[in-house]
Amino acid sequence: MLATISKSLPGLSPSEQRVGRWILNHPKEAASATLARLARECRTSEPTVVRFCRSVGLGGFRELAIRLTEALSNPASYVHRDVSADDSTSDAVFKVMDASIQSLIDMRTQLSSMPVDEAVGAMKNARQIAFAGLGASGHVATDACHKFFRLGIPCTSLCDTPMILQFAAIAEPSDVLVLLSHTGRWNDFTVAAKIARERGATVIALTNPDSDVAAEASLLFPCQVIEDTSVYTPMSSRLAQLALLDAIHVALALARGEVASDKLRRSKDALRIDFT
Amino acid sequence: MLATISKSLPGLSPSEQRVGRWILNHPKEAASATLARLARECRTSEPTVVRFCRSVGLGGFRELAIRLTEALSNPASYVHRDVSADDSTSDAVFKVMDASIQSLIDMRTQLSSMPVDEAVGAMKNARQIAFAGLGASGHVATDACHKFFRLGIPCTSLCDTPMILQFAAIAEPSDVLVLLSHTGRWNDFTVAAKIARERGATVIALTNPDSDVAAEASLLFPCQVIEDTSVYTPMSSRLAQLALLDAIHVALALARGEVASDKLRRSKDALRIDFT
DNA sequence: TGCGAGCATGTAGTAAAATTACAGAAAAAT
DNA sequence: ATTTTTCTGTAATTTTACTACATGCTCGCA
Repeated sequence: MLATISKSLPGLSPSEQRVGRWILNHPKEAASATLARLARECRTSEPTVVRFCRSVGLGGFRELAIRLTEALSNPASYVHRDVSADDSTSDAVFKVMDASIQSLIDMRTQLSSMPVDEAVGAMKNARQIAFAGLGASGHVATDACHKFFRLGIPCTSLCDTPMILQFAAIAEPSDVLVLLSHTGRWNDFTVAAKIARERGATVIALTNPDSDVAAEASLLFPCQVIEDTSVYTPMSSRLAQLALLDAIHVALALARGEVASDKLRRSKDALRIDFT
Repeated sequence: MLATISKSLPGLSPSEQRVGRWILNHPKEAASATLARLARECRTSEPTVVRFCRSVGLGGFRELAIRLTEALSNPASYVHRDVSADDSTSDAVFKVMDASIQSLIDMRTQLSSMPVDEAVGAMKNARQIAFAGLGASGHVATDACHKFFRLGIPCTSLCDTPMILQFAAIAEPSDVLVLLSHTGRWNDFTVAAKIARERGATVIALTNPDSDVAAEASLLFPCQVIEDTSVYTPMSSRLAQLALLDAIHVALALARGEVASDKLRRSKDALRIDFT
């Protein structure tokens, strides 16, 4: 949140910049201050403060307070430490685990600003859902496909470029295309997103928010990429994507209500038979 | 904070208990709700909600909101809470995420008692490594296979019973068979483990420690299974397995030294070419 | 059974806080 | 220089948190 503020600071009007700077300098106070108090501190008026909130993508002053306390009470315990060649096995193992945990925690803090409801809405009545991913993301796509089809919605996974482009080319308005990519740098994804959207389908992207793919999507779930400074760095972001899809899956199951939970139960029972 | 509420719950009046329970069940919503909203949800009046706040030692409703958001972004509260059918989307999504995070944290605490060094030792000079898994674990197996082969060790993934049994039947002493199963209840896995071990291969199991499969393995990585009380419970343990394999992968890369890190770098560079 | 003390709960009112509508002022463009 | 656009503040409106008070309920005791 604080990062968001400082990033959008240059594009704001002078008075709003004053508000932003004061918040960055006194985050703790700002979190529990009232609108009037904040306006007074920044030598501006109350509406300007509210406008500032809107400018940084929030609904209002109320939401700012919530986001600030969130940001301030967020621990940084499992911080990322690079694995180096002279690490002992156990050190390395813990570092990797910590990186994985941290990437999930990061995703969790961003969760409230993600379009979960919109995605569920689109998927709920979808004619079919296609999960597309290349390389490591291909596994995520396949995994998601196997998970979502149990809700009774037709699903496919697309794990190579031709398949993805072909799907986009024949997509229909009630289709949903979920694009999975860590970097968002595959050009074909951007093309596919564009085509699918032009045909009226909903394109959901789980990817790097600064990428071209992200710009072309109907709904964006920003997945930050940890810069891989060393070859030992594992793909923690892949875990975060899986977890996010788990979460969306459950949300979708809830939205579909009885029908979905019944189908889930049946598919669980189907396995149980062999468990002897 | 949530703990404080549930602790002081029994000593409260009926209406205040309703308030407390609703907050415990919908913490995320409660954190951003207004006084009126909360009163309506609990079918009580606004003053009762305020009285509840005072009863649990808070100054007022405003403070409750702050404390709740604090509590929600604090790692102590990643405890598993079941998703129920009347959860709002955002509550459910957070619950799922928390479950995932918690399962990784649990795995991290057990990490030091796991035979990582032994597993790395066996894999380091393996003629080949086979990853076996059925259903959801099949994806984990495929994923692991794609990750480990980049170290220069021949790898396969076995995703159906006949394949697994056949592999066990022709295994050689320097082969490593990694068995992935959540429950450990598949009978064929136990048989395959037994056969492979008899032929001198190393059998590594990532599974429920109480299962038959675990008993037959050469090396056991205990993965606790969260009892799935509801159909909405996602497979968080799968995430933990993936993270664990990530960790082992990095440990193995370190153990193989220059050779492995060179191969990792080359395989990363191979992808980068297409990124234009 | 009847009566009142003490507690639980809700109604109505109030003060403060957040948000909106609108208008004046400053800056930019023509 | 004038128009247009953008920025900013005043004032009104709505919403929100909180308080005072009244009602009703339960339980003990006569």
